[in-house]
Amino acid sequence: MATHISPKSAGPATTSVISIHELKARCSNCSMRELCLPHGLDQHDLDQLDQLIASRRRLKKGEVLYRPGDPFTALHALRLGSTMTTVLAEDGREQVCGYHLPGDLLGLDGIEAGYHKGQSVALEDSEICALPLDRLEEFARHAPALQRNLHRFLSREIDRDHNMMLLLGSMRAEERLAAFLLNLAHRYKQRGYSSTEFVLRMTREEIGSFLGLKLETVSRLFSRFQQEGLIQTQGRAVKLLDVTALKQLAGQRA
Amino acid sequence: MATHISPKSAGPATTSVISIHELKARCSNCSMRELCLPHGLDQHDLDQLDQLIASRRRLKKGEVLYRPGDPFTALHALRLGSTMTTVLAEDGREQVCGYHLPGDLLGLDGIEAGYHKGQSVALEDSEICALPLDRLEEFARHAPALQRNLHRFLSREIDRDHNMMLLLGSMRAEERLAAFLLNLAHRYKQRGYSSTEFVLRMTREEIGSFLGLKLETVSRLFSRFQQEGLIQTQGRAVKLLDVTALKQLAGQRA
DNA sequence: CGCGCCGTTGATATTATTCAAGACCAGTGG
DNA sequence: CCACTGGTCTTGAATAATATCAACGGCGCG
Repeated sequence: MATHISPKSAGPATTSVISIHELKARCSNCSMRELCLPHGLDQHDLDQLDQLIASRRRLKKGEVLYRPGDPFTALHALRLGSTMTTVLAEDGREQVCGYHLPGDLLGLDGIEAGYHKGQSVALEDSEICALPLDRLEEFARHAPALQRNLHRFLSREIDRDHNMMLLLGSMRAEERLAAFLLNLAHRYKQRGYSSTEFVLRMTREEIGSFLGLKLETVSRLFSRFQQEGLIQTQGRAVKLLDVTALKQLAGQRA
Repeated sequence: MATHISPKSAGPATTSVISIHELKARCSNCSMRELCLPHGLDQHDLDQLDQLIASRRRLKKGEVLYRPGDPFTALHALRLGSTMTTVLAEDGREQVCGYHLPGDLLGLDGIEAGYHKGQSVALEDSEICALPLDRLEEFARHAPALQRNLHRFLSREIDRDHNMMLLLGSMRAEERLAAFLLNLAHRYKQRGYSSTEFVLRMTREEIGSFLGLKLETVSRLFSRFQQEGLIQTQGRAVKLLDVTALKQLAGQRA
């Protein structure tokens, strides 16, 4: 594999002119940069990082990024849209174990086995950058800051999962839903969107699977929260009305 | 910090004689080597790895390796014994999120924040090697095999956590306990111990917290499994009598 | 316009928790 | 050596939480 950018633009272009498509494609220019690459990378690092992106994919709603058994070769950086990650039990049971927004890194669980055990599906039209692990590691050997960032990413996922275990293992249904909504609020805020108004990209059933509940329970809770004035919903559109009360429910300090 | 082995043995020793204590301390000689360092490290790598171990600690049963808020500086390799890792919610709720055996790496969730969010406690007298992350990363920059292994470790923890989310989110109490017992069986087997007879180091309450159940439920399930001839128990000593049935219960192919 | 998925709501069933009492067991001190 | 004590474990009965079954309404897409 060459370490250069492979020329992908179809139309004619001089070396001094970068097409809009290419411009959009660069990490150094990506709006999610602050999330993807939190700290310590200088311009030179960023330029190099641009070069290791192997492909940029667009996924339509419902398309699968990877499925169980697919060989693992790269991490995937979600640039735009949202995806849902699931694990499957041998008996076919399915558990949603991640709801990803732009800036998230997907597929981290595939490194160990060399193939994917779970599945990742686009919940809306999405854009994803593939970062081949080999190249990423090679680069990390020369850029301590990126090496640390990679480790931070992996560690963050572990931390996130432990919090999900806490949620699934010791919270009641209403507490789970409150925590779920607050988590989304937090992440939308990080990304510069409204933290109190957003549109869920999952069905009630998917939310239920994520939270270890049945879809009817989720639906009932949405209704109850609305009745109690905590939120306002219209289908998948949610508006948080009483964040303090939600935090109290979720066991978080108000 | 020097990169040399700091002389720790108290008694007199010539440079050509290595005390038993020091000998035991080496990764290259550790019985858990195959688990800690699965693949691709040559002798030179191993020698170097020995040198980055900062300390070796013995923990008595009940002693805490790290607590929430402790600064994160190193990963910890469990050499001997067993530990339990927990996360704490803001409101004080506690969730056991790991039950570790020799060869496991602890504290992976601390990299991101730079401090530990959870807590790790020895369940019996244990021995632990501290691997400072800075040094580990520096070493990884020169040893691709170790770099990959480190990533594999982090990825394995993510994979493990996703399986726990599956267990907590979509299995019934009896299925959870069956899966728990089978998981232990598998790991004891990997380590060269009996896969059908072992001693649990956790109380019923701790097992319950791990599995998202109450201690009474766990106790009742042990009784029922015994009555049904699936296992035989005597306090914390467990003998698996019908692994096939347990697998069926846990939703695994027999 | 109609079909299929999605969401809501009610009635009922099931599962696990809670509350309570007592047995067991190991370690300690008289 | 034995009684005492605190923690752990077991078991039963009542209760609460969530799942299941069922019916229907609505929305979006073809």
